[in-house]
Amino acid sequence: MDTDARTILEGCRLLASVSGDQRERLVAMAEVRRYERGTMIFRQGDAPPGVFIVGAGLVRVFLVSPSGKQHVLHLVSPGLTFAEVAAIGDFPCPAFAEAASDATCLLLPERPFQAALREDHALCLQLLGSFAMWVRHFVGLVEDITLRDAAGRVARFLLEAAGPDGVVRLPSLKKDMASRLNLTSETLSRTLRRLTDEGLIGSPAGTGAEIRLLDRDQLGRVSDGLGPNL
Amino acid sequence: MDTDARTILEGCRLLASVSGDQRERLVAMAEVRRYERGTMIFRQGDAPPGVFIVGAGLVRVFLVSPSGKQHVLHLVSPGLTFAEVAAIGDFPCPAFAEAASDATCLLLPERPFQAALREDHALCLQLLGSFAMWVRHFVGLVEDITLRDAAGRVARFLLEAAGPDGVVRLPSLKKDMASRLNLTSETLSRTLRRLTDEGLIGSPAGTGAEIRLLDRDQLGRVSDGLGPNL
DNA sequence: CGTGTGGTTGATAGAGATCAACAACGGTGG
DNA sequence: CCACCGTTGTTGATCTCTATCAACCACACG
Repeated sequence: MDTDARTILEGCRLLASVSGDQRERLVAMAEVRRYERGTMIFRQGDAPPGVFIVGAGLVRVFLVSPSGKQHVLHLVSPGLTFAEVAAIGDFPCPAFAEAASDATCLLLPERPFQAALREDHALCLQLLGSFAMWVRHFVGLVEDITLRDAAGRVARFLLEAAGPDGVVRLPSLKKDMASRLNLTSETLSRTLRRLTDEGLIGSPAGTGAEIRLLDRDQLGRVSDGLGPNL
Repeated sequence: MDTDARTILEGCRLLASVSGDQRERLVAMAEVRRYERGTMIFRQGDAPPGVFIVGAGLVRVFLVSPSGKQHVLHLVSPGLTFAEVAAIGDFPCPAFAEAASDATCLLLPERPFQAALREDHALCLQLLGSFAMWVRHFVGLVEDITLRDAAGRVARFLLEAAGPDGVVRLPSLKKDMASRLNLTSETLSRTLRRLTDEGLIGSPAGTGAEIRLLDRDQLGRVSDGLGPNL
């Protein structure tokens, strides 16, 4: 049963190394929350609610410009967390979060979580490591957006997202993938088509949501802006 | 004397709350380093050297694309730190760092620093807070680059960088400011000119490196993409 | 079946990059 | 004092990538 607080907590990498007593403490403070697809979980500027852990489903974390344009920062899948940053820094949510599909989350409310943090050194260290990963993730994001053109971004994304079998299974809609790469869905579509025509990628027959990498070397060159098609 | 390890350490906000004994420990492990303007401090991909604290001068942290283009992530001024992320996450440096002017830095080498971290809960908490700020900073950066046009980015930057007197003193060259905003120096120049022509900003006579904000409301509107000139 | 959502393709337009010339300095050395 | 140079910043002309607008297809679902 994936809706049990303990089960969700145990599936969370961020808190994997939290020990017996301390874990019970987290279980005790946790609240299970369910969201229907499309429900807004929190808005930019909201008071920090605490740490969310996704148990099932998919959560879209995104920014919105004054003119209404969205930019997806992250698609959070089960076992991962969101809103930790605001919870720990104790400042307003820097982004929006909504359920991209029906989702079950665990919320560790801010106050008791911070109390636990103050007393649990292991938890603190663990979080520190995860924050370092976050910062690295963002550096990668900035690097992508500022230094690469559309083809480069798509190529890099595919190389990173591919399993060892060389197949990328999209976690969500192409629309979201495009937004994450700071492209419109139209240019993403065109770019994938060009990569397909060049023979660098292919779609296993019938599967719309899968992409097979056919030439990683070439893709690597494209991601470095050295490809044949720029 | 700003080259003394203790003095630099005391001027560092990140470590402000570190107490007597623990501070001595940091002082003991610290190495003072001097860099001439233009010297590379570390490169992307290098093993994590540890935590750097700027004592004097200015350090440019930047990314480089395969084609040689640079993007400035951060200009680090005295009292601030860099490379903490790699040091704590224990992964290769995600960016380059070079001395933008002659600079004196303090290095807390990775190993002893991590040891201190494992034993000092207060230090850990402090770092956690500062990491949260880092992540927020990056969210802001992504927000800027993806959701705003050139004028919007410049306007927001000016509003954030201005002192209470409404004057922005550029810490470095316009070139760096442009790169930080993901613009070429040419478009930055043009954008500033347009803002000047509209009467939103002005340069106090004779001062090339200062910008005075004349109409914050209007600048705010421009930063939200609602300005008169888009 | 209509209707809606997601995705593809085509035509056009616009923001900003790029290329190029030049002005304003500040040093350096004769 | 002035000629020379390197750096920084400004301005102009052009080009290119990507967004935008619009039509259309495929598929799912009531």
